[in-house]
Amino acid sequence: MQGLIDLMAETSTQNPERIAEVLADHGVRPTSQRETVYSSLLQKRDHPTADEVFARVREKAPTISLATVYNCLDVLVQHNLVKAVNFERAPTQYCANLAPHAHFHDEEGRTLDIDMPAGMFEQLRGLLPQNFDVKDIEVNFHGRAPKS
Amino acid sequence: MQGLIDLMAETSTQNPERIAEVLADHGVRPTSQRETVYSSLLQKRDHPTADEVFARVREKAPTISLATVYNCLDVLVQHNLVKAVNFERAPTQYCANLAPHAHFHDEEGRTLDIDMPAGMFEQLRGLLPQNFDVKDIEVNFHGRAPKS
DNA sequence: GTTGCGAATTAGAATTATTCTAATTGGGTG
DNA sequence: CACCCAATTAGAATAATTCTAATTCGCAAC
Repeated sequence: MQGLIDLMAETSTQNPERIAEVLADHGVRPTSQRETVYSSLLQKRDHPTADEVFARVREKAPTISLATVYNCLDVLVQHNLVKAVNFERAPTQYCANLAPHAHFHDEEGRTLDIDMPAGMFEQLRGLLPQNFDVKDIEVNFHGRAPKS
Repeated sequence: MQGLIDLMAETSTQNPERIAEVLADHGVRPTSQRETVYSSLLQKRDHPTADEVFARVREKAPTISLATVYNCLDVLVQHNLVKAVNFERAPTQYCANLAPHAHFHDEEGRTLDIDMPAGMFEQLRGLLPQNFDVKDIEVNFHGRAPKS
């Protein structure tokens, strides 16, 4: 069921009226700013920073403030609709890809999603004693990706 | 050979006169500040932040500046004597453990080293196409560790 | 329909880790 | 001993993020 909802979330890019629904289903009160921010993340899947999201949503919502963008992103992350990705000391990037995956950070600044087979996370989990409560596993590659 | 040097680096906590040697072997000009900073990291393996290192080394070197601590840490990281560990937006932590390993970030702020079998990094590497040039793989667990 | 309420939004100030700048010091070499 | 370059220093600057306090919004009760 949750899987279905997530799938909807990821495929509802072209269904603006569904976005409010998805937010509500995840316990997020759907305000117009939250819808705009979430919709922007769904439409361009390139791991934007808060500033970049701010620039993008301004076109649709010219009065939105940067603080609100931060607030909306935090709420979305808190409710597992969006993932926050941190790399070194660079600004946090945001990602609407809900499937478990790793990130590759190119030396030129690009960030790519890397699919992870489900078993890999379990193997990693297996490195820890059973009495550890693991909430999240993060895998980051760093290097140089082929030019195209 | 490199492995032997690393082992020396890790076991020379009690051999202050060896620290300069280890730095030099890694291409780092051994200044007294660098020796103090590196020695501090070797002695207390608890992933301190730059500020914490600053506080610790002040006892031995009361005139050292925070900028120098940052400089020394950067040099040590650049020359692979120390690893910089970033987690979420928290201040960078530093780690003199040279063996490949992952990190567990406790919700109370503790950071633990987690041993990784060599094969695990290779498996992770295998998720990427061959034409990716991988410089580093970072694995971070987040959750709650047993109280003691 | 108006009023009231709590949550959300806003603008701008504040915070904080880190980096930068410019001046000083220091250690090794000629 | 003098020189030179790298390292160090103090403090200012930067930049991402968070905080604050005031305003606005949307809905529910009346």
